[in-house]
Amino acid sequence: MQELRPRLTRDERKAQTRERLVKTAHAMFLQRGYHATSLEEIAAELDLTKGSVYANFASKTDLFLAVFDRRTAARRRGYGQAGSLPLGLEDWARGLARVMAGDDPDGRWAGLLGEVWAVTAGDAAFRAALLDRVGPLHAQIADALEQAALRAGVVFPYPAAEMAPIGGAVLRGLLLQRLLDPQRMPADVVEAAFAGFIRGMACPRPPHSPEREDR
Amino acid sequence: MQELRPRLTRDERKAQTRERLVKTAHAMFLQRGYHATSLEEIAAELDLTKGSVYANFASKTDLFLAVFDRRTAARRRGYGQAGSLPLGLEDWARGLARVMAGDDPDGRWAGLLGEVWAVTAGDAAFRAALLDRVGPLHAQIADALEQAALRAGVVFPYPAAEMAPIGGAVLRGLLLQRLLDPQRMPADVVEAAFAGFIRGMACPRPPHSPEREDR
DNA sequence: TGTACATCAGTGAACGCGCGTTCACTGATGTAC
DNA sequence: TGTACATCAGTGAACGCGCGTTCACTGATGTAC
Repeated sequence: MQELRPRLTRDERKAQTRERLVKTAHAMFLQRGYHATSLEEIAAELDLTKGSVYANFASKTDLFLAVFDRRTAARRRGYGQAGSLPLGLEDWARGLARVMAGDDPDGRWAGLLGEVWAVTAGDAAFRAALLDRVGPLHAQIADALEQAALRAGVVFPYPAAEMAPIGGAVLRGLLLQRLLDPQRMPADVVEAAFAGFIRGMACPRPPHSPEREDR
Repeated sequence: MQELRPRLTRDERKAQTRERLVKTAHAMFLQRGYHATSLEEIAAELDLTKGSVYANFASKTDLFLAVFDRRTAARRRGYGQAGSLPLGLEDWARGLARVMAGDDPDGRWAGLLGEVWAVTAGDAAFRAALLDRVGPLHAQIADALEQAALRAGVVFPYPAAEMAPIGGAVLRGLLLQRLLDPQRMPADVVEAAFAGFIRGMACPRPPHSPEREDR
């Protein structure tokens, strides 16, 4: 029985601890909620003490932001792929919804976001930090939506940059419903509803209008 | 200076206290969230002690259910009116969305629901109680939707009883977005998005299909 | 290569705090006669 | 109408608990020479 772990520098070890804390926190927040999961339980899961959390994060909200970042980084690839496929509007919308529904199979992430948002109301710095992180996601969806609209020859009543948060809100609502009533909101219903929303918002591009409005 | 309050029986007084507790809890939950509002603060707002809460409610979750009931009772009238107006599908959807958006101007109620749902995860009795209360609301929306669809001569891919929770989820997501980003989700956007969803889900009734499916 | 010192990730105990819930009690209200 | 007793809405203090955060400390790792 020798050392099982490879020799790591102190920095590498710290980074590894941080990464494991974020991963564990992600899983436990999803399972039990933000408030119901204590830092001590997260650390104990890794045979650490909660003090180690404070060697890596400034606070519990800071840890959550790291969880959000980790998740966002993983999702962005999927959204990028699903969003940029050269599909018709209907298939594009269904594909995006399928990816998002697959990433939140029981609505726990949507619920967690809602809880964190409610629990940290009044923490202006946190709100700002969260909005900063949501922005790029929306921008990516807006891009993909714009391309899909061009391909399909339709326009939307709002610019893509405004449609993205609206569509995100629709999807989030659908996913949140899974938390309440998992059986009645399977992935294909989420897809159908989101595709319906996109379909309903799309109008045929008027023949006289250019592909892009000159500003 | 005589007695300002009219003479009430003990039962009337208790009912009045209960009513005031529910009303105050409703307001404070909306302003500061469920978890962040303590029973002591609610009672103090009425110059009572938190013990009085326990003379009227079994627990904090029980108080929340009373808040939910109070709100639901008030809303049901509005939904009933908005839902039963003999309008075209588009105007009907916009009307319903307008009423719901007006009832939750900043998304706080949607956020509160999400928070409570997350915080009470694992409390099976509470989940069941909440679902029991949501059911009739959905049934009412389902009714109204069915009538509107008949008037408009369209059908939906899901029966009205399934469409109602889906539509509710879409609306809830839109309202929740107001909590994050109030400026960008004014009532008319909520209306337009919900109407778009309804429009997109509706299909012209096939000529050979009867008004109602025989079962 | 070896030694003396510096760094710092993680420890573990304490701090400070607020909460939901319980319970013996009180005094105004209600009831029985 | 008056009296003696019962009820119970609301009191106020205590209970039990868990949490996020802080901090002096440790010992393995890293660095300078």
